[in-house]
Amino acid sequence: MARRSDHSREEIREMALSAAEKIVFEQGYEKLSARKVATAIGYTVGTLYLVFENIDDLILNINARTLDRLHAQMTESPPKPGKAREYLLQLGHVYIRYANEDPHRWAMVFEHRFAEERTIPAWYQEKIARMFAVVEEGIEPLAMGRPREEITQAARAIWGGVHGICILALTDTLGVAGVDSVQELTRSLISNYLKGFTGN
Amino acid sequence: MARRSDHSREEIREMALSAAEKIVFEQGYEKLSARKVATAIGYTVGTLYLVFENIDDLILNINARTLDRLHAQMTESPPKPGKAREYLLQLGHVYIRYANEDPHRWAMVFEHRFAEERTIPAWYQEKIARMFAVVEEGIEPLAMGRPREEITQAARAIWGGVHGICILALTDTLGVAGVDSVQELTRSLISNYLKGFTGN
DNA sequence: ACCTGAACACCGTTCAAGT
DNA sequence: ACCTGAACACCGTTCAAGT
Repeated sequence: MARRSDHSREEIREMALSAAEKIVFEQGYEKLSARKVATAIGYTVGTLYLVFENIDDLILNINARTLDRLHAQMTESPPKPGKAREYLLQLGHVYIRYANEDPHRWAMVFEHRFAEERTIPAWYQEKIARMFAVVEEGIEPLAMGRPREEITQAARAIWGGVHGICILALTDTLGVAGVDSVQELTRSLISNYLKGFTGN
Repeated sequence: MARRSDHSREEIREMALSAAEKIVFEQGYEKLSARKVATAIGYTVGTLYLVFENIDDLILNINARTLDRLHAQMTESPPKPGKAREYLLQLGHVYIRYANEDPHRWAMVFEHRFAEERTIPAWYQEKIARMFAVVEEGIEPLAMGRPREEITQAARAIWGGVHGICILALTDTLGVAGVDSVQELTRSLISNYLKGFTGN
């Protein structure tokens, strides 16, 4: 059993987050529990409540890291002038790939319902907004002078669409064989939408 | 306490399902529990396991009813010749409206993860397939002679897309104000996709 | 000061025992 | 035959008590 001052509060937080991430990554988020995390880091449950408000708080912090990882992958290769269409297809591809490689943590971001009392902190919402921003910037070159709100709407429609395909695929609702056909579906969604949006 | 032969097995099943549906409808599915359902119908938990295999089995049966209700609403007004585009927009509208009026039961269908051991029965998968079929039939008139698989893919892309917008909206991820803007987003997704798909 | 460990109010699931 | 009720192995959360 770890004893006092073995680790700082920050260290315990970090250890708990990593242990929790590992459990979710490997076993899915319904397998996550405060007791399991505590055991994994050699402390008792009580200690967890010293560094996290509650389980939702722990989950929120795991989700934040997942969003960071996803965002990093989406911004890995920057848009090239004159290749806006390819860039958006690439974004969709990266999104699907991430969901496929890390399905449990990805699912936790979008499926965990936080207790209704809980207000999602601004810094967290910012992480979501940042992802829309990436898509929005990707669309901009194709929107030539159209009002901001039309661009925003297009970004939302596209991201929502890709997200939905992703979910239906991961829950086997689409009756789709493998990742490849999901990638194809996403291509179909994005390129047809863009054809409609840009009008050709 | 209800005693033997007060109700047939079928009656208990029906009572349990209704009580469970009520709990989910009103309080959300994280509030559902075997003990609550049992208490609501005047039996003990043990009895529930006489008529359902386990909680997943109960949930699957609630979900089946939700899918029936959704399907009924989607097929309420049949497609009119020459109005294929309007029909598809209408389908999207009905889908969003349903999710908005019955968010908890709708969410349970798409968010509950059944235990991995559990194989989803064919009659249930059929209920999902039936919904794709509706969308597919809606697209057909616009696809004039294109191969079946392209129509199937378009149906999946559209349904996935509408579904994704719906989820992001209900989880407040889209930062969308109300139902109206969700309906607008859906319109945007469907009509732009169709413009691209039909090529004009 | 830091952490434990036991308590409380819940879960899903099983099954011997009662009527 | 039908249903109960208690048990088992879990939860999240709190907090007096120990070191």
